Amino acid sequence: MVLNYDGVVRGSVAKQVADSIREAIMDGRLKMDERLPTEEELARRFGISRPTVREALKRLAAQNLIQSKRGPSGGTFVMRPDPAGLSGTITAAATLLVGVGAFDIDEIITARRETEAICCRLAAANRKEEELAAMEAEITLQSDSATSDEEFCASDVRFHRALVRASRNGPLELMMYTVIEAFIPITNMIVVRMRERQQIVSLHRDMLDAVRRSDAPAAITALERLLDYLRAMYNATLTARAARSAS
Amino acid sequence: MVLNYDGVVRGSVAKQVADSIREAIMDGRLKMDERLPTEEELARRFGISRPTVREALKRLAAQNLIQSKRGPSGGTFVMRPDPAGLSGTITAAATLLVGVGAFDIDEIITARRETEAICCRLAAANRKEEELAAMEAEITLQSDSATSDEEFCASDVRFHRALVRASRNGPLELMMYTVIEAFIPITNMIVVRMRERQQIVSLHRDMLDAVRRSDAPAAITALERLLDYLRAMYNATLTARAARSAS
DNA sequence: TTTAAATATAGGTTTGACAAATATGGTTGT
DNA sequence: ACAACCATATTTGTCAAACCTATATTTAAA
Repeated sequence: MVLNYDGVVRGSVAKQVADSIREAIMDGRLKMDERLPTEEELARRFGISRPTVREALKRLAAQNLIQSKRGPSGGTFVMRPDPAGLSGTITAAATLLVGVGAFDIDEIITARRETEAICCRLAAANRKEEELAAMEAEITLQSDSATSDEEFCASDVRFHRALVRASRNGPLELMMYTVIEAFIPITNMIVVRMRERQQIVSLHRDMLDAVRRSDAPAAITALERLLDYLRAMYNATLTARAARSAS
Repeated sequence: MVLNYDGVVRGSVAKQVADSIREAIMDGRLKMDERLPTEEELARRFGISRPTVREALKRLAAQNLIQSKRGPSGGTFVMRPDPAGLSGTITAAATLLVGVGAFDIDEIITARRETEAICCRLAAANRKEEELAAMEAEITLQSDSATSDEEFCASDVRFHRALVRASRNGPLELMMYTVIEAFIPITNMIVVRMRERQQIVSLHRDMLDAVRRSDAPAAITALERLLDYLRAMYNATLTARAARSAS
């Protein structure tokens, strides 16, 4: 039986082992890219069976904390944490929250307006040619009428991602994954069907130009016009939908 | 062999099954609080063994998507997603990133300044008595010299959490978990030792008073003074540490 | 020297069984 | 008739032993 520091059993054995290893990673006893003992060895040390060890490892793998490879030079390795790796986790959770109706569109629009305004301001100050080029490329793609709706959505996300990157602030980039990966698609999902992509592209261009000439207020103005537009389209879609269901 | 929609095998079987169930949850085929088939039944349906099913379920459990109970009325249930449940995941990942030195203190301070300014502004507009009382209680606790350093830190986190809650914006609250649970402790870790808690409490009080009278600019001013102070203390700590190691 | 095959080592999967927890339902005593 | 209690069925949790599969290293042959 595995005991924690209190000598009290908390949760299943697999959970205890997972927590134990997680702690070791978090407080640095296990370094990045370090190789853990083999599953057999872990089972022996913890005094549990190999399947239980595997359950524990799977929990950690689901959190992107470890990764396993087969073969002689294989084994279980501590993952180097990367903001991008978090993207999936945060996106899944936020999407679920949105899907269950935890947030309404006004809240989301407000959050986007405030947080993306920060990005505009910092991007205007710190942007490099690299991110400007990335944003330019997305605008070009979005301008092409041959671009499908799915591609347009994906490009929209990449455009805003580049804007965040242009702010050159790691912690902010981490936080913005939530809004980028979850809230932007949610906002767009209802809008894109209206086929008013030209307007969106035009506002994207205004934002990019403003950021390029380091004109933060203009960038924020364009952002707010974009969000106002999206919100209006959302309401229009709702109205249309209501009228359709009433008929 | 389990195949995905492309007919191509991607990752281990357990991973495929986990992804399959996750998708079912995310696009609503599995409702909240719904009971999944038993592990045996799942194994039969997917054509795999029960331990493999269990590995898949553990991955999902690690993401707080499902929960299992034993007994006749037990089984595996789809969890209702809650923002608080995400806290742990985001915190762990962000703490890891900070711990590995992915961010420097200036980036963190900048991110805090910008994002918490938003909270100040929205809180000044939307705050209710409930959150004001919560912040007041934390200030009282922080003023008590009998409060230990650990308690002071925890109280500091709760104070800022209440500030975020006062903004009354769910999506923003979700995003702010990162800064609240990971960045604030990191910022404080080095500072609290200097025992200059009075100054911090005083600035907390300025923030609370400004929010109470809906004076957003004053709240933001107090916030910026707080962060300037923390940054100065951080630099002083570094200098002291350098001098000590040089001696 | 280069290439190809054998081998050892690690995780991945299966089978089968038993343990532990717990709601259900029947039994017994009042 | 009703309530307390216990047996049981169901479901997850854990274990054990074996085999499969992928892969780096080593070895042998061209």
